Amino acid sequence: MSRAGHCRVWPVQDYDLASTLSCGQAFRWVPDRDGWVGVVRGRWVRLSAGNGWVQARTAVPQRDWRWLTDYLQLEVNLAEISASWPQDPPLRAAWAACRGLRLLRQDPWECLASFLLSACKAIPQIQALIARLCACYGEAVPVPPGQSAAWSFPSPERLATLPESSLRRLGMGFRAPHLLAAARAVADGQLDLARLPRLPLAKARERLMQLPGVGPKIADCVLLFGCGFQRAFPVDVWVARALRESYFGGRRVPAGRLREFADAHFGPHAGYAQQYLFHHVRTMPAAQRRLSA
DNA sequence: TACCAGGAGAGCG
DNA sequence: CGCTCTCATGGT
Repeated sequence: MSRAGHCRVWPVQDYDLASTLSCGQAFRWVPDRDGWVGVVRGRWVRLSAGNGWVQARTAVPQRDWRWLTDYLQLEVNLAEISASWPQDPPLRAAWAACRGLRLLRQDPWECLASFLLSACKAIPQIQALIARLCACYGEAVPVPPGQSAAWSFPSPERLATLPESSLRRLGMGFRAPHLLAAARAVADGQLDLARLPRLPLAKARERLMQLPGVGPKIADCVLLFGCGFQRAFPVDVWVARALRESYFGGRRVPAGRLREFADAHFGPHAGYAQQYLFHHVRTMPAAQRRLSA
């Protein structure tokens, strides 16, 4: 396989592509026969995987594949991450059940916009809403012959020009003004997302939470999935449920306290642990979870 | 019909 | 601080 072209294969151990693309950290991947089709940083790409390899096909020849290898985090060593975790039964059970699940490194703006829209919605609805947003306000990207049309994620500059009513028409409800305010802040240069990864975690979180509609949970999603803060720990209803069930005897605990517990308990890669707990609790019935733990 | 969905924010005791 | 209510919409 030539290094420059439409196609590329990478050898990689313990990479569960299906879990990684469908576990709720990214919302634009669509199953396609034995693979997945999506748009990453404005490029159409089809991914497939087998035992020990991941393959990509693009619409346009690629000279430099770093936009994709960085997105897929191919160089990350999962064993080192799990070795940094505590050896408690609930986490080991999630680790065993979700073998090969990876965190992606996504575009921060797409991440911020997507999770603003995720508030209080089911994942399939989030996917559908984001698909409508891209089809209406993204730019058409080249696709291979015979493939259905695809769009880039709309830029903050583009969304900032829209009236709120245009966004509400897509079914965003109360999230529409939040997305609009975020688009304007980024387009204005008032919020520099590219700078966030160089700030201390607490500062970066504080900065994001100045936006209307961005609280601790959405801020942590952007920091973990888009800025590379491995310690960020988004607490949503599912993770809260999993933590209460496994570490607090089923008692109800405020989200802030759960995040503090997680930070102290799971350590420098707490965010990775969060995704395993999230995926596990969402894909496995409670009785079966307790059995394997 | 009632309830829930990868929340946030205001109001209240 | 911790609880409750509201925000808008679509799905079981």
